[in-house]
Amino acid sequence: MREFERSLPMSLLKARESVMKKFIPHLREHDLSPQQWRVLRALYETEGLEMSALSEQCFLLMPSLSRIVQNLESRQLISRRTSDIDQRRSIISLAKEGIRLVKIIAPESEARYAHITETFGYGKLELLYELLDELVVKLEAEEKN
Amino acid sequence: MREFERSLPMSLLKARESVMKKFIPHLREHDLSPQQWRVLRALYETEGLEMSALSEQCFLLMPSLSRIVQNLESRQLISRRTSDIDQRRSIISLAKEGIRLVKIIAPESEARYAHITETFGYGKLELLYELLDELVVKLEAEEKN
DNA sequence: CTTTACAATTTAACACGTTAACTATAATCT
DNA sequence: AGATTATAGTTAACGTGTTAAATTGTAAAG
Repeated sequence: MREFERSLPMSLLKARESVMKKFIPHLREHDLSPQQWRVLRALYETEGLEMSALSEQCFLLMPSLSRIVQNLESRQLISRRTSDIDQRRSIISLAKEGIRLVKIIAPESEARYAHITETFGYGKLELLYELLDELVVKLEAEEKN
Repeated sequence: MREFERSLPMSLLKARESVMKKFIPHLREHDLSPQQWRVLRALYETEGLEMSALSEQCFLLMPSLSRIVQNLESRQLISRRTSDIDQRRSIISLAKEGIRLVKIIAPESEARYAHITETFGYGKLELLYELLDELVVKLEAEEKN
């Protein structure tokens, strides 16, 4: 049997955790989880997103997103309103305080990302992205399983 | 600001999910989560592991492992006994039913892994492993942050 | 115009990830 | 030996991942 360490999901997980460790402490200082940060960041890029769109942008399943939005709303970082044309839809926006927070966190976050790029090497990082993308594409192309 | 998609943790997560999708359905048929499967697999390789050792092997934090072991024990897939020399330590082993399960699942699991290797290409897979390892090593080497 | 089907979102239920606090046992120190 | 400290493991509390079911609003069919 293939050795235990030779596990692709495991390697991907470990790599992800290594990278996240560089970001999480900084986010935690502002009481944000990586997922909450993703939501704020997505809303900063595109103001006024519906739940479904936000879910896709952030790569979060609806139930997770639903909870996250409730949390962020209760902290007044975002606000929501019901769509005029379809009352099922809610439209999420950054609140003033949310904008403020993104502006504070984003630069530091960018700096850390730049630092990782430098540490690992730009070329290698590009290569890694390409390989990961290709892996996804090839596996997904097989959805006939 | 860097575009949203250009996120290393996100890319790693997506890749991981793509890969896992190939394994999870099969595991679910046997009511096993990927983590539970990791534990069974580790115990199949090395009979009689302490919680700490198992935790390291499976890359699971102790609280998670603690719950998983309780679950698997209640399902009679594993058994535990207290160490003779140190009563704090428990030693986990595969129970008969657990061994049976591993023998059923492992071959199918291996086949799926082989299939992924073929789909993605052996060389690329090796390269990916190397890059991921190197990323971890380089980031970890910086634990001075 | 009502019954039915569908769509957007939430809730429920369970497992895991994570940090911190806690329990029990072992090792160390004076 | 007796107090202190360290170690193995569990429990608690909270957020997220995931599947299924429930809720509510909209659209479609009869």
